[in-house]
This record gives sequence, structure tokens and C-alpha cells, in this order.
Amino acid sequence: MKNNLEILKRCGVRPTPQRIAVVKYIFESKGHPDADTILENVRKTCPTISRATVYNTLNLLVAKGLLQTQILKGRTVIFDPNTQKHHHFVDDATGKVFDIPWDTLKVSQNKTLQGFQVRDYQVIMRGRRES
Amino acid sequence: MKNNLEILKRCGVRPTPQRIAVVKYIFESKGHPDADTILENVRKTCPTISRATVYNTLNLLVAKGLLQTQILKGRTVIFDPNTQKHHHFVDDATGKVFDIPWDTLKVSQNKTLQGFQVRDYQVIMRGRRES
DNA sequence: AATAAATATTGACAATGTTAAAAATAGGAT
DNA sequence: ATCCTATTTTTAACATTGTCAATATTTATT
Repeated sequence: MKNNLEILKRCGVRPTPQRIAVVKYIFESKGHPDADTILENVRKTCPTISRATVYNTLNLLVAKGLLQTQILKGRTVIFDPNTQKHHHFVDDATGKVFDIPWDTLKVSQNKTLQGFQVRDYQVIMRGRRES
Repeated sequence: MKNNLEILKRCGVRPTPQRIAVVKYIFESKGHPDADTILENVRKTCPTISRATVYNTLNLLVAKGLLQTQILKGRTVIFDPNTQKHHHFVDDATGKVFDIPWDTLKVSQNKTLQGFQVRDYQVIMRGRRES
């Protein structure tokens, strides 16, 4: 496990206790938490942290490229510490999000997409998670 | 252009003026409007319609399978009158959403997806719309 | 017309996120 | 160490998007 403090320093963000706590939770939970889940959990170790600070920190981390955002369940933003290319699977029953490795799927073009310059893409799958 | 009134009758929904106005806007605009855009535009011909009625109608149409919802730009739900399988392209600059015909792309599996029973999937592309 | 059922409206509420202003904190110069 | 400044955090208000319950209205049935 890499030092969370280092992560912040390396991208030129002052490593305040609040920020360290947020980073620690996100990078150690390895899930796809939304802002409220992050707030709740970070408050266990840093009880005074405010809603606004959590949002500020998350948006900062996104701007620095340490997190990606996704909207996959309902209308709430989730924060994804996996910044490598990957696809997603959303469980119908629970809404839980799973990362699908990039090389699991291959997307090929049958017909040319005239007039569209694709910068990025992903496959979003939905269904039942078994077992 | 199919009769909007018929659309409602055929799926057993009483065709009130409000519902007709909503259906008319969505199926004739052929875009991917969000609820507020729909509300604004429907009010041009049906000025008394309320926010709640628009939402009620939209949710009803979704339940009847006449519309699909997508969340592709920001956190707002858009309503898509195209209920056939298709992919989406989102323009980075404008946020405008384009339908991509299903057979334009082919998604194949390199590795088996153990433990995931896929009910549905789509490719979401982002980039620049040219010309 | 009288009644019952379905629908529309209003206004309050909830969830998620942003913002501005004040308070707290840290870093640097002296 | 102390003061000054810039950054960060907090608080509280606000914005957006959507839902809900109560009331009013319209429609259908008799």
C-alpha cells in the first residue's frame, strides 16, 4: 500500500489531515463510493470534516487525474480510483458497480462513424451478478 | 408522423391534453431532452402544465416502454424516444447526445466474464462531433 | 345529474451538489 | 517566536433535479 500522503504531495496538493483522510478511504476501500458514503466513512476518523471539504477534495483529485467520476447508478456521481481504461458492470439488484478489465471486451467498428471523432469510450453492462 | 394520440391509446393510457402535449414534444423533437427542457417547451402549447405532471407522464411512458432513460451528460436524466437497442455518442463541447445504430459496433468477448450475467449493454463514446 | 375513479395541480420535501463569506490553519519572512 | 499572508476548512445558504401527499379538477359510469 502506497503512502497516501505521498500521493497528495506528488501532485502538488497540500496534504491536510482532511485530504489525507479522504484519500485514505478512497484508495483503500477500492470500491466506487459516492460522496455521501465517503463523507460518512471519513468522519469515523476525522469527525469534524465538512460536506464541502469532501466535495472540494474529490473535485481536486479528479482535476489532478487521481480519480475518475462515473454516473452509473441513479443520478449520483461515484468516484473511481481506477483511472486506467476499463469497462463497467452494474448489478441490477444492488446497484453495485464492478470494474471490467479493458481487455475483457473488444469493440470493433462494422461501419465507419462519419463525423464523430471518438476520444474515449466504454462499455456499460447491466445484469445480475452471480454467486 | 404517427398520431400521438394513438400512441397513448394503444398502451392503455388515457390521452389527456397534458399527456398528448408531452408525447407530441418528445416524439417530434427527436432529440434527447431532459425533463426541464420538456417542461419549458410543452408549456408553449399547454401553459398550465405542472412540473409534477410532466414527470408523472414521463415516468408513465418509461414504464410503458415508450421511452428509455439515460444519464449521459451531467447528472440529469434524459428521455430517449428511441427504444431500440443503440449506442450513444456524447459531444464533449456541447453535451449533445447522438444515437449510434446498434450494428455500427460489435462488442465481443476476449475472456469469459465469470459471475456476470449480462442482461443489457451499450457503448458510450465521447469526443468531438465534426462538421 | 350524482357518484366514483382517474388525473392534474400545488406546494412541501428530499437528495445531491455548489458557492460565498467567515473562521481556522499553515508557511514564510523577519 | 511573531507577524503577515495565502490556503484551507467550515458554515450556511442556495441551486438543481426529482418525488410525494393532499387537494382540486376532470372524466366516466350509472
